[in-house]
Amino acid sequence: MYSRGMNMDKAHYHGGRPRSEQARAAILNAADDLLVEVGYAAMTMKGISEKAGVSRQTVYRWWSHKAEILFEASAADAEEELATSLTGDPLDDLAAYLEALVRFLAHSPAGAAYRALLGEAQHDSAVAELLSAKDPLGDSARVVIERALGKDTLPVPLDQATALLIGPSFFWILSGRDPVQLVPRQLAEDFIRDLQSRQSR
Amino acid sequence: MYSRGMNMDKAHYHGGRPRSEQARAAILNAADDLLVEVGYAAMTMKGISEKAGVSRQTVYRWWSHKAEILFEASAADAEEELATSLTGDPLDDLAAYLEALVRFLAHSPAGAAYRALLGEAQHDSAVAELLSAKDPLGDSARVVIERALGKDTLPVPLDQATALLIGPSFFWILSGRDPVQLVPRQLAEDFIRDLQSRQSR
DNA sequence: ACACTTTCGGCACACGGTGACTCGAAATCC
DNA sequence: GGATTTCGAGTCACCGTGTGCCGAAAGTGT
Repeated sequence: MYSRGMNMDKAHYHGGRPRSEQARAAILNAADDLLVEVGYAAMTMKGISEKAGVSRQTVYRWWSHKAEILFEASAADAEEELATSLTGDPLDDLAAYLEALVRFLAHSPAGAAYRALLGEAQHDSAVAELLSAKDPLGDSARVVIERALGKDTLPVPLDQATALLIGPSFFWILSGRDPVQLVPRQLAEDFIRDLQSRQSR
Repeated sequence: MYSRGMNMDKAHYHGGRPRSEQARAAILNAADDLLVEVGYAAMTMKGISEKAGVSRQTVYRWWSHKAEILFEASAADAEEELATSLTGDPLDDLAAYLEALVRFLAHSPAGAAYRALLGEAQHDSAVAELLSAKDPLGDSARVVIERALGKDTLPVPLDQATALLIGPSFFWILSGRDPVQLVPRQLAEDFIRDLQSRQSR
């Protein structure tokens, strides 16, 4: 996640003061905190550097946008919150995943970060590339579907299957509707049925 | 769409210079043009006023954010592009609607405006209220489902049905995937099957 | 021990957008 | 004609951005 024209090739690296892990962690934490305290819109590079007790230059040296910082800061949390335990029963697994997904998108700070980033991606190609390089939602859904149903028996490209599974909940929350009204188990049933019906054609 | 503390109550309105329709149209057009020319991020209130040949104060008098301007400027286009003709066959109708939806979201300037606004809504409550007050996607989908399937026979609240129909395509495009790979007719079939299967329970 | 390289914090700067203010002129109703 | 409201134009303080420069710190290799 080195945004500037960093050169970490061993061939050209000739020592120098090592990067301060303390400063790095402070910046990431400050970004995380600021997101929940003042929201994404009011978040600034200046504010992050001040909250982290770090020079603004130090921030710009490693990240060029606040989106990059937030992406790195929330990536680990996102991955963890969207990880699922496999019970063996596909329906249970998928329903559990959808529940975790809704919780993530609607209530988790990391989810708020993801929504903010995906929002920016709609009108900032740099952020769009960031997300397309590593999309926590798509990745987690892929894993769950593979493990729950087996990757070889899918009648549809895996990516399209993820859209079928995630789509409804995704739209529901992104469009600002009340997540309580979602029924993950019902949606998981629909998903399985769709795949089965597509298989027999 | 009077953002400032406008007072249009007849009881308090005592004449005055009428609002210039020319200035209003010029501002809305300028916003539309700027969106496709420089993108949402580079769009500014200053730029809009200059392009419209209008004082910046005149812009601020009627709209407080660029989101409000863009919302008003693209609302008509969005409604028109998402309107569908009814053929009588539910599957045809829904498939045609999904095709129009994908075209709107992925290729239309009004769709770009909508994505930008929905993005802003993820971290700006003012924009979120704007969209929840009148959501072109939700509204158009509601109409199509009602006309194609009849509003009384739905086994699911209408809002949730719209999420089932729209969701997959919505996620696909918002997450930056290639719209060509979407198969509207297939998705329409899935949707109808889901509703039928839910009904028989 | 020494030179070299890179990061660090702190300060300063130009640039551009924001949102509010003032002013005089124009347009409409009573 | 008086009251009211919008219009264009200009001005202003404020803030975030991104860059540049400085000296100090903390590592590398010889």
